[in-house]
Amino acid sequence: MSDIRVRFAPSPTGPLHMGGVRTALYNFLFARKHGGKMILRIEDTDQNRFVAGAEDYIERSFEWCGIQFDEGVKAGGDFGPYKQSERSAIYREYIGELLEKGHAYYAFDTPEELDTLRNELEEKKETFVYDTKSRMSLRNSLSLPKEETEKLLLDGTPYVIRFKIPENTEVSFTDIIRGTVKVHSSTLDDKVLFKTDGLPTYHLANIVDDHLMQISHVIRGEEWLPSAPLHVLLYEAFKWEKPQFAHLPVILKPVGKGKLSKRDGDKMGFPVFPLEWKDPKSGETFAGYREDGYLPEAFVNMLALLGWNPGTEQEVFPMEELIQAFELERVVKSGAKFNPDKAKWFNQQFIRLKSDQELAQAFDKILKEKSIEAPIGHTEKIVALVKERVEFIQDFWTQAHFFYKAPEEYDVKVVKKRWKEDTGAHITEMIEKLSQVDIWQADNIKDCMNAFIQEKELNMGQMMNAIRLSLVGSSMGPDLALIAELIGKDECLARLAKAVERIKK
RNA sequence: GCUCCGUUCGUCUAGGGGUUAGGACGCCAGGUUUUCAUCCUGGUAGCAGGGGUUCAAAUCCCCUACGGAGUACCA
Repeated sequence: MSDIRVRFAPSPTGPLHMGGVRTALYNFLFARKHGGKMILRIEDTDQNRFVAGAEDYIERSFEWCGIQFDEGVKAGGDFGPYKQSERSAIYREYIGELLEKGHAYYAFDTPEELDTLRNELEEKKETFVYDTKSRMSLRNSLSLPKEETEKLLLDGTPYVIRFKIPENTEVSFTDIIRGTVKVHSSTLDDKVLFKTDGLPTYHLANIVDDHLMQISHVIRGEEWLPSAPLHVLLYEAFKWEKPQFAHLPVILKPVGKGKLSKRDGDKMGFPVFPLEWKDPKSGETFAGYREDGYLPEAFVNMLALLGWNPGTEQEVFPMEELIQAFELERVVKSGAKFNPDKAKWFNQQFIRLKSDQELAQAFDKILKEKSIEAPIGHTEKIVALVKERVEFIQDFWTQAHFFYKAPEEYDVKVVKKRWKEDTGAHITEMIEKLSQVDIWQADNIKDCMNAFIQEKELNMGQMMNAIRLSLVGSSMGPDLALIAELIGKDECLARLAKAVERIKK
């Protein structure tokens, strides 16, 4: 293979959703694995759909995911500009070439005219297609006398330029994921290549740029599969070597029908976007994986395995291993229903892989938001104790809040089950014993408690849970003696006393 | 409607002529634990249907059904 060059080419019409991130990820993995280049090209040829902030959002999302670009608007490179709106002159030149060679033609039909035609045929349950069969009855440079076309052009009549689909040919190409795809040219229509506004449509801009930027592999979503034959024909019309194609399967909704869409997340309680997105027009906010407490590595890993597998039983892959293992040939053909539960599981896996230092840093941010200042070393110890019970970063609070704040309420169910008539009295005695522990350290605390329970011939579970209730407020959390050690002697005794006072039978 | 693509446990998937059809998530049960969670062990559940080809089909071919994508002067 010659030089591998791939590209991800979003249009800045809104936030990038996880399907787009996956497409970019597969491009990235493929490029990195083969020592190729990854290019970010902004396809902003539709001025009407431009959304402020979208481009920036895209860049920030990739930064968070750890997907880097070798060339692009920000990264620079020798094949720029990387924004299509800055390449108009280039497209004009190439559409001229197509016109000259007779592969494209001017069409003067107005959008209104075409709409009328579409509606008329729809009533007859037929579909209007601008193609080899209908084009001679429409108003274009193929059907009109030469002089009339020239006059219309001279008069400045608005026009579009359409591709002239060749008649009666078999178009076929090889897709790395799907194998040979064949389509007959008679089923293709004369797509608009150049719009009235003087800008190209996706089809033209895409082919010209991929050629000029020397893209070797076009890895994109399945939604492009139906227009791939047109693209192949375009390459042939230009007599350019075409890249290799790989069309990725779509990501489907977890339940119900259809592909995953913007609003599914809020409806079903999971994010669809990498980062939180606030729509500048409606003011609506869409949840992001980052804000929901996902680690980028987990998000990326989950996405990678949604439609691809390494053929081994390994599931947890840091980015480097993903790069090593990735193969386009092992991408599955069918659409994958997204499973939010599995996403959580991946997050849990990566949280365990993180060091206590890193986790403590992340947790410290949450603590600060709650106006809690704690020495980071202390937080590290706490994080180490509870990290195996945590799925998301914010779970650290639900799992460890009692290290920072005394319980304000006691779980009624636990009170009922574990706090008997004589419990208060026993706890009071226990406070006395514990106050005699000199070196406030888990082992000593545990010995003290055990000795007391044995001496009094009390029920172990009953007593321990009553103490836990006093310190934590419910029946959860790690080893009791460790909790006692970390909250400190005074606080521990105070909480026990407070419980005796507040829980009355 | 038309064109293209697809279909293995509920979900993500392995397997591509001879397999007890494997793994993971979820769910259930048991064990560990002073509690909860983790963890460990086990269980649950699948080749869309029908025709071929073959000694033999989840695997190859055809049809049907179902699902998905596309069908814009959007990408």
